[in-house]
Formats: sequence, structure tokens, C-alpha cells
Amino acid sequence: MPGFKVPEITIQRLSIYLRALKKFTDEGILSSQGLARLVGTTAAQVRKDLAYFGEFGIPGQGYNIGKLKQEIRHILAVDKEWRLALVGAGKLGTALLAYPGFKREEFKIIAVFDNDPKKIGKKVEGITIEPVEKITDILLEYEVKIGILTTPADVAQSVVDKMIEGGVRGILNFAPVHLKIPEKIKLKNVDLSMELEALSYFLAKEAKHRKAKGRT
Amino acid sequence: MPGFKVPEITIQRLSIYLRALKKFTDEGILSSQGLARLVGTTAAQVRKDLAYFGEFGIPGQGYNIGKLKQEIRHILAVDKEWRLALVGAGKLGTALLAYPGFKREEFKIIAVFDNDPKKIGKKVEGITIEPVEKITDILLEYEVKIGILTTPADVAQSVVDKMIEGGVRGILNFAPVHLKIPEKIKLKNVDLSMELEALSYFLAKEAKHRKAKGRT
DNA sequence: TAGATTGTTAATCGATTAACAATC
DNA sequence: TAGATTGTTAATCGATTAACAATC
Repeated sequence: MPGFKVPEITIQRLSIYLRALKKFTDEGILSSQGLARLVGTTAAQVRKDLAYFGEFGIPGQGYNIGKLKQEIRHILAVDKEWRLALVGAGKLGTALLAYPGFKREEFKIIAVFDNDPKKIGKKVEGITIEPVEKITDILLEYEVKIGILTTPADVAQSVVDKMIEGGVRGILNFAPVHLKIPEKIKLKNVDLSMELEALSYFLAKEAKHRKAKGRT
Repeated sequence: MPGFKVPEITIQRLSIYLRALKKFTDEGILSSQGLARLVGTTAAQVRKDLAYFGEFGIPGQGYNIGKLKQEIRHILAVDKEWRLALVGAGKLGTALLAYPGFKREEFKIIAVFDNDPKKIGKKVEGITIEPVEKITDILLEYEVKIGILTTPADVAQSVVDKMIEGGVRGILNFAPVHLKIPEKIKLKNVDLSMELEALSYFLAKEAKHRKAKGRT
């Protein structure tokens, strides 16, 4: 099974498994069923996801928690340190810089950029804000491979182009715009409006059904 | 075709189609091919997604832009106003309150809660911060149906329980935790760590392949 | 009419679920 | 050994893509 093409959603679930496992000490055993219950999926799903990468369990027993954590860390490559750069030191950008979910040893934001002259030179979370013109040079110098984009939509594309020139290979984009990038670059979009609209759709549909059935 | 079960991913794409359409004036015609190119999908995908809801196009021509916008707005139920509440007035919460992607006519955040006595009574974006004990009452009073969760993980579940008691039916969760909710409640998780880890996995895999093939 | 594009059906692809031999 | 759970194969389910008659 290892070597097969791995679905992206499997990777996302590995991340969720790891988060759940972190609540346990390394000692002890957890079954696929046990892990599944913690994250809201099925035992078969857990075993299938892990099987893409190897055999980590003990038949009849389950998974050694410490070992499984370490294996998933290695698969996700969070057993090393990544250097990140963030562009767009607005409200969202500075909030992310301080956000515990983002402040992790494995993901070190080492540079912050903005195009507002009033912000340049100031510090956020101990990092001096640099002008966007320096993106390419600084990213090349520090070998930054992951970029975070929290600019307004209208400048996002030009920033992305600079990031890619600077050698970035993965981008986490919060700007509500479709970015054009070479196919070798990995792009993840976080679209908050989309999430709200999905909720809106779902609730409206549900309300309609309730009305149709005459319930409250 | 209308009446079929609609995949969630179709709803997400409708949201993206709408975002692209907003850049155009209502006059004029756009083909499925044209729209597909704007958002990075295929013409067949666009037509299939729309076909779940009706026939909005003109064979041989394409889609009337103004009409299509209005149809999608209606499908997503963003042609009405939703009242939202946000819990967790920390860095991320207050950033979201001010973030243009969130500040939309259709989604009015009308209440903000926190459990920090120092914050209660203060205003963020014109809204007075209330204590978490009041969540249930205030949500019931203002008939809030959508809740946004930006608390630390450890209090998220108890806050969600209060929201649901207050009549919320949809939740946008930023706390990195698996929430247990009744199945009738719609939950959308935004997991920033997961996104970063997916990038990490992808870049590490790519680096390994490059090394194996002896490329830079 | 000729050209273009829709809406829909059928074929393909890929992910999830179920089942079970292998293993501790 | 008996009981339990893994890893993997096969069956099922669901979404995407391709193809084309219907329509402007």
C-alpha cells in the first residue's frame, strides 16, 4: 500500500489525528476505533489513512501512542523547522502572528512585509515590518519556503508573484481572490466568506424544510 | 436535476462563482467556460453545479451575469440578513470583527462575548463585550442563528453548548478541537494548523522527489 | 441556417465502507 | 488457545469528466 497516491483529505485527517494524540502521553496503546471516536470518523478510515504510509500498529492491540505521534510528525514533516514569511500586517495578519495556533516551534515566521510606509520599521511580535519591495530578496536570503498572504485582494497576485520569485513553494492565502500560480507551487486557500455562505445555505435550506413539514 | 442531493463542495464553488461574478456589472453574458476560467475549474463543473438548482442559462449564449448573481445569492441565502455572535474577543476574534471579508451586510455580528472581566464592557468595532454567561439569553433574544468561535480550545466545548442552548444552528469554529454537537447543527471548522501541516507535507514530499531525481 | 453553448445522461475516476485473513 | 485488532482487498458510494441532443 505505501507508494500509492495519497488523497489530500488523508493528509488533513493525519493532522487531526496528531492533534488528538497530543493530548495523550507517549505511553499506552490506542486502537483505530479509539482514535476514530476522538476525531469523529471511523476505524476503517483511520487504518486506511495510516496504511498509505506503512504499518504502524500491532494486530490485536492497537497503536503505540508515542510511536504513532512520531510517525505522523515525520509524515507531515513537522519534525523539522520551517521558516515562514507573512505579507500584509493588517488586523488579520498581526492577529495570526500572535495566535497560538500559528505560533508553533515547527513554523517560525521570520519576516513580515507591508506596503504601508507608516508600518514599515515597526515591530509586530518582535519582527520588524519590511517593505514589500524586499520580499524576493529576503525570502531568498533566509530560504523561506512557505508564505502567508493576508493582504487585500487587489494586491494579492503581485505579492504572490514576488514570493514565488523569492523561492516560496507553498502559500497559505487568506485574500479572497483566485491566484494564478505555476502548478508546482502548492496553494491553500482559507476563504472565510465561503464558510459563512455555506452555513447560510445550510440553515436556509433547513428552515425551508422545517416550514414545509410544519415544524418549529 | 433540481431536488437531487447537493454535494457540499458544490455549495463552496457557488460561493466562489459568486465572488468572481461580483467583479462584473450585471449587464452582459458569461459562458460556463468563461466563468470556469476565472475560478480555475472546468465548464462542465460549472454547469453541473448550477444544474442542481435549475436552468439559469441560455443555450448557445451563456449566462446573464446579473441574473446568475441573483440566483446564486438566493441559493446561498445571502439575499437576506443573518445575525451572528462571536465568542472569544482575543486577537483573532477582534481581527475577524474588523476584517473586510467578514464585515458584510449579509452577516451582521451583533454580539461579542468573552470570559475576561477586564474585557467585559469594553467595545470592539462598536459592539460591547458581554460575559459568556449571557450567551444563551442574548442569542435567544436576538434570534442569532450563526455563532463564531474564536476561544482557546479548552473552553470551546462549553461555549458551543451555550450557543446551542441559545438557538444557534450553524457554527464557524476556529478553536483547534473536535466539538461534539447534535447532528442537526451545522459545523464548519477552520483549522489553520492543519493547513500549514498540509503545506509542510507537500513541500517535504516534493523535496524528497527532487532529491531522488537529482534536481535542485 | 450555421455556430455556439446549455442541461443532462453515461462513463470514469477516486474515496469510503465493509469484510476478513493474518497476526499479536 | 481465545479474543482482539491490524492491514488489505473487494464492494459500494459519490463526485468529476466526457459526450451530445436540445436550444437559442
